[in-house]
Amino acid sequence: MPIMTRGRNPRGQGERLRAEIIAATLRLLDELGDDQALSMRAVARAVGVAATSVYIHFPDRDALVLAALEEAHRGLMDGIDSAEVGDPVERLRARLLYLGTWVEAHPGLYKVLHESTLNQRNDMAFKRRLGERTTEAVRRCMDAGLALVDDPEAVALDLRAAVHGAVSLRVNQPDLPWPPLGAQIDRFVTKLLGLTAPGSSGPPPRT
Amino acid sequence: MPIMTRGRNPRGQGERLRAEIIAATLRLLDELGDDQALSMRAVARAVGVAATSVYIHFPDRDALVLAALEEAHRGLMDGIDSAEVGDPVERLRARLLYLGTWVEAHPGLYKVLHESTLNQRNDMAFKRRLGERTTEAVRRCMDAGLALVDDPEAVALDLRAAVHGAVSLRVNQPDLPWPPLGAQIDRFVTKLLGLTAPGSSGPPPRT
DNA sequence: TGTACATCAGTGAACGCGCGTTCACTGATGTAC
DNA sequence: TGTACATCAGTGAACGCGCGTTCACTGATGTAC
Repeated sequence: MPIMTRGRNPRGQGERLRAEIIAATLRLLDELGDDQALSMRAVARAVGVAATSVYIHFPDRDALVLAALEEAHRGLMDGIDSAEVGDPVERLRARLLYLGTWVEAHPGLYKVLHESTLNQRNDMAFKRRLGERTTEAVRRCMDAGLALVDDPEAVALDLRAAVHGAVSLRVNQPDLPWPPLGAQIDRFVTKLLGLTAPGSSGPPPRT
Repeated sequence: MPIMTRGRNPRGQGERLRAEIIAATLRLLDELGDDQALSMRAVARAVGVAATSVYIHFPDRDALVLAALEEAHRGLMDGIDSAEVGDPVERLRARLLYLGTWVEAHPGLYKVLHESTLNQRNDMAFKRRLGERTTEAVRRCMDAGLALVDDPEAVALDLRAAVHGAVSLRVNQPDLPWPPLGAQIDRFVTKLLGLTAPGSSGPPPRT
């Protein structure tokens, strides 16, 4: 089907192809769940373009994958940030729940982002920001007296690890009968933060 | 160097090659951290044998990888089971700490075991047993009155998820400055189990 | 005791494939004069 | 207004590679008679 849609872009609009390539790369990475399995030729085929055309915009495969992942991560971060509503605890919970929803929608991308061997070869500095935001969110809970006062970095790391683990198990063995992720995240927030006044900021009723 | 050591096995000892192939596969998988990156030819090269000889013992690549992973997992389970000492909480903690130690020693294998796309293609039923053992360990803590009584399956899943997450973060971004895993596991045990009498079964002094 | 034969452990050459990347190129469109 | 030229967006053929797997085979060792 891409065969029909593609024609040469008008002069000055060469960057459009770049965007199409990134979009196709994200689609393929999400299907594959593994950066090593992605081929330049498959991306070109998906876009409906000669394999060589990909090299106009990206010097090699790693550069393409990194650019795509950076874009995906930006989308995820924007979503998480805009999901924050309510008091500090509710906002923290909303962050984590949004992450869970995103991963359910893009399991393969999550794998590539956090579990591919590309992490060993490249440092993906852009991911750092997300962890910092979580730490700030935890700190606000403590400052507001809603959570036990403790080292915010350690607590945030515990939360991140726990949620990452919960999500990773589900993504990697999708056929096992997992209990609902939302309830598990609620338990993590309650227990790992040490919520004070558990009634006031308890989990909202779940559908 | 394998060139020197290899000669044809004596009659009746053909299974020795099988064991060497599994051992080489585990070595390579641990280096690669990705089952898709393992090639039959690389395994044969590592053993010092013709590529075709691998097919005498394993029908195809997936069968080889699965056999190797099953062996690795058995080793891990045996180690975890024999690490249990002390009261129920100490025993549970010992299980989780042993897992952490094992992963530090075999990060690539852990990735292949829990994060490779082979999990989507094959179900690796042998892994189930380890989760059941953890649930039993949690149940014993509750029965002994050392932990808040709750659904042992949910609490065990929370613990498994949290520890898996903590370990996974470290394995996937080994160059980031992570705080000690042992202390984090202690926090998970304390908070997620809801330890009663936190003094009695608290973490032992850490080196 | 000698020998034909079966079995075992393993080999070498070859198949067709998809890959990353390089190279010289094409043809449409805008621009300087 | 016409035209030579530069630029832009993209192409097609080719390179050498490592791969999974199949095939017909070799040569040492044990065994039946």
